Amino acid sequence: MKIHDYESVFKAAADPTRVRILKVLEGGEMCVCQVIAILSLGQSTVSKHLFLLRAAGLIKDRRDRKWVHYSLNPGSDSPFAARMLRNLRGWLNDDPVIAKDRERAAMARAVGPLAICERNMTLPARRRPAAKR
Amino acid sequence: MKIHDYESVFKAAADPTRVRILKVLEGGEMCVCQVIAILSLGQSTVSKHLFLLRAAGLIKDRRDRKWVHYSLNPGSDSPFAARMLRNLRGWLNDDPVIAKDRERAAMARAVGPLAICERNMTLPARRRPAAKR
DNA sequence: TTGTCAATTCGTCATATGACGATATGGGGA
DNA sequence: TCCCCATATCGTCATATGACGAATTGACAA
Repeated sequence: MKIHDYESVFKAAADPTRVRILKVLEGGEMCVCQVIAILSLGQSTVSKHLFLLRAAGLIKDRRDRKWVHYSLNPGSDSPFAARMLRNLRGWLNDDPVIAKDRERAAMARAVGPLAICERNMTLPARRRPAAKR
Repeated sequence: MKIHDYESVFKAAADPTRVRILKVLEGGEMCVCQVIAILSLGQSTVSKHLFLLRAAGLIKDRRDRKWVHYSLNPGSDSPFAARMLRNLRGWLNDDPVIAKDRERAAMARAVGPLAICERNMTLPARRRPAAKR
C-alpha cells in the first residue's frame, strides 16, 4: 500500500480547491459551513473535497453539537501526509487567491459558524461594513 | 503564476506512471526507448508523460544522435520541482513496483538504447537468459 | 418519537486525464 | 538531396474528476 498512500496524498494535494482548504485550515480548525462560505462553492462539493482530504489523512474531523469541524492532521498515520502538511506551511503564502481566502477566513472566524449558517453559508459583505450606513 | 506552478508539479508527480519514470531516472539519464521498454507502455503514452514532467520542470532532455535522453532536473526553475525531486529520493524505495522497475532499468542500461530499439522497444527476457537453451 | 438542520451521499452532467494506434516531424546518414 | 527511424503530436476512446441540485443521514431539541 506504499504507492497507493503516496498517490492519495499527492492527488488530494494537487487540486487547487483542496490546497485552498488546507491553507485555510492552517489558521486553525473550521466548521464545514465556514469553509463553504469562504470558498463560495456548493455544500456537496466542499463536503466531497473534505472527504478526500480526510481519506488521504491530511485532515481530521471533530463533531460539536450540530457542526463538524475540520482541522489539519499533522500526526497522520500517513507519513506522506505529515510531510505534505509541513511543507505546505511554507508554500503559497504570497499567492493572491490564498491571501484572499485568508481574509475571508478571518471574517468567518470572527462571525462564527452560527451566523454563517443563518446566512445560508455566506459571509457578510466583503469589507468590514462601515458600522452604519 | 505561483499556484499554477505548484499545481503542475504536484499533478505531474501525483500520477503513478510518472512517479515510476521519476524513480527510474534517479538512476541516471535514460533514452525514451529505454523508458518505453521498462514501463511496457505505448510509445505515444510515454512521450506524453515525459512532456508533462518536462513542462512541470521535473526533468530535462538532451539530444544525442537520433535519441533523446531524459534526466532529473534538480536545478529546475520551479522551486516546487526541486523540492519534489529531493523529497522523492527518500520515498517509495521499498515499493515492489518501483523495485521491479529498477531491475528492468538496470537491464535497459546494460543493453543500451540501440539493442532496445532493435527489439522494438522491448527488453530481453526478464531474468538474464541462461546463456543457451 | 418526531422535527430540524448541518453535513453527507446520490445522480447527473461537462470537462480532464490517460491509454492507444495512426500520422507528422526532424535530425543523421547515405 | 532523400530516406530512415526515434520521437512527438494528433484523433479517438474509456474512465476519472469536479461541479451542481436533490435526497438521505444523523445528532440534537422538543
